[in-house]
Amino acid sequence: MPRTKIPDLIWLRPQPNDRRPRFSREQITAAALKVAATEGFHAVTMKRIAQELDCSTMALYYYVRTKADIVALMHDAILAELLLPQLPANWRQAVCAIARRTRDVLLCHPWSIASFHDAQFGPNAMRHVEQSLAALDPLKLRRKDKLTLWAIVDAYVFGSAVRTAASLARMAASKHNPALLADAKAFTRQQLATGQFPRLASFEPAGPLQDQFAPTRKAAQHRTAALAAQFEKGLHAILDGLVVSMHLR
Amino acid sequence: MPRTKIPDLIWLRPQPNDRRPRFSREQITAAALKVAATEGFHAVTMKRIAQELDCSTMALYYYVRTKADIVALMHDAILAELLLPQLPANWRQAVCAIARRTRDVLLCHPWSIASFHDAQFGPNAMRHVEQSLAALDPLKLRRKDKLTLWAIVDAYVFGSAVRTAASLARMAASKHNPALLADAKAFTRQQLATGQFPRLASFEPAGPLQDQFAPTRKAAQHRTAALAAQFEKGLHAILDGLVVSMHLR
DNA sequence: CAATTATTCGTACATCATACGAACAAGCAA
DNA sequence: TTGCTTGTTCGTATGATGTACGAATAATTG
Repeated sequence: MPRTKIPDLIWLRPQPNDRRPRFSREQITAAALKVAATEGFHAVTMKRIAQELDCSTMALYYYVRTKADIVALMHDAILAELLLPQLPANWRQAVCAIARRTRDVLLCHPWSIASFHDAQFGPNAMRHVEQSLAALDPLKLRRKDKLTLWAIVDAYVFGSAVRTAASLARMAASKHNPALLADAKAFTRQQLATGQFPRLASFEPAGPLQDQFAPTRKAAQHRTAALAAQFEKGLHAILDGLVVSMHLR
Repeated sequence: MPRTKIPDLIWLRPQPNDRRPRFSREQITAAALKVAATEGFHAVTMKRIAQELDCSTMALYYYVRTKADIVALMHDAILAELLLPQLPANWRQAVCAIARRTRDVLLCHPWSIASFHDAQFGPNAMRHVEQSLAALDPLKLRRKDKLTLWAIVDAYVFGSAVRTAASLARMAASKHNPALLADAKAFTRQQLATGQFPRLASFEPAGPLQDQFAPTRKAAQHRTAALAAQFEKGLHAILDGLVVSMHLR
C-alpha cells in the first residue's frame, strides 16, 4: 500500500535517477521540440518522439505519465527562452524588452500558441512572471496594481502573438497550397460582391483580406514588418495609457 | 467528368438542397455546439454529433467534407454572436461595446479559444470586422490606420479572453478535482520555498498563484469580477494611449 | 552467483476520422 | 406499372493515436 500518492503534476514528480536512466526529461523534451519544429505540432506523437530517441514508444512512459506531461515540458522549455539575462533599469524599457522577447519566442514556436489552452503552470512560467514583476520594481505601486499592469500588457502581447502567428500561418499555407489561396480569394470576392461590406471592400485590392495571403516573398516580408510595427505601436499605446491611468512616471 | 472542381472551402460549396436533405448545416452546427457546451469540445466527435442528430456517423459526410468543416461552422456561428444590433454613435463607446461583447461571447464558449488556431475566415468573421470598422467611421483617419487601431484593440481583447478563460478553467478544474488543487498548492509552496521568487512570494497568501484556484464560490465570484475590472482598465488604457498616439479625439 | 528491482518493450485495446462502396429512396421516363 | 438515374444514408474497414498491462531484460546488490 503506497504511503504517499504519486502526484499528477509532473513538476512534483522526481525524475528517475536512481540507477541508470537512459533518458532525462530534457532529452525527451528536446526530441519533442525538434519534431514540433521540423514537422509541426501534429507530428508530435509518442511514437515519433520514441523514434527520435531510438527507443520504443512505451519506454517513454517510464519517464512521463501521459503525453500531456510531455507537452507541459515542451511549454516550460520555451518559457525558459522568455527569460532575459538582465533587465534594463528603466521599467518601461524592461517591460518592452520582455514583451518583445515574448512575442519573438512565441512566433518562433507557433505550435505553442495553438496548444497553450491547457498549459500547466511550471517553473519557468513562474520565473517569467517573477522577472516581469522585477521589471516593475522601480514603480511606486501597490503590489496588486503591479500584477494588474503586468496582466494587461501580457494579454496584449499574447493576443498579438496569436493573431500574428495565425496571419503568418495563413501566408505559409497559401504558399504551399495555392488552391487554398485561390479559394480564399474567390470567397472574398464573392462576399464583397454582395455589397454587405463597404468598408472592407474599400480596401481592395491589397486590402486586409487579400493581404493575408502574401503572394510574393517580398509581400510576405513587408507584411511581417508591418505586423511588427503594429505590435510596437500598440505596446507603446498601452504603456502610455497605463502611465496616465495609474499615475506612473 | 466534372467540369468544375469542387472547392475545398466550405463557404464556397452550396448546401445540398435539390431534393430532400434531412439536415441543414445549421442543424449540424447546432448539434455540435450543443455537445461542446454540455460536454466540452473534446466530446465533439463525428459519432457524438451523429448521435445527437439521430443519424449514422457517415451521414454527416454528405453535408460536410471533414470534421474541420464542422469546427469552422461552429466558429462562424459564435462569431455571429459578436454582432451588435446597433452601434453607439460615439466611436469610443462603440469600440468598447464590441470589445465587451467579444469578451463575453468568447468566455461563453471557452472551447472556441482553444481551437481558434486554425479557424477559417468565414462570413461572420467578415461581418465582425466590417462592424468594427464601422465603429470607427466618425474618426478622421486613413483607412489603413483604422485597421491598425482595430487590430491592436482586437489583440488585447482576444489575449485577455484567452488568459481569463484559462484562469476560469483552472478554477473550475480545481473545483471538480481537489487533488489537482492540492498538487498545485504543493508545487507553488515548494517553488516559493526556494527563495527564487521574492516578488511572487510577497503576495502569499492569496497571491496570484493560490488565487487561480478559487477555493470557495465567493472567492471565485470575486476573482471573476476582478478579471472583468482588469479587462475594462486595460481597454481604456489602450484607447487612451491610441487617442494620443494617433491624434484622435 | 542469486535475488531484487529499475528499465524496456511487445501486444492489446479503445477511440477517432474517414475512405469506400453497397443499400436505399425519390423522382423521372417509357 | 417498370426500370433507370441520382441524391442520400449507412455499414464496414483501415490506419492513426494514446496508453494499460504484464512479460522480458539487465544492472545492481547481497
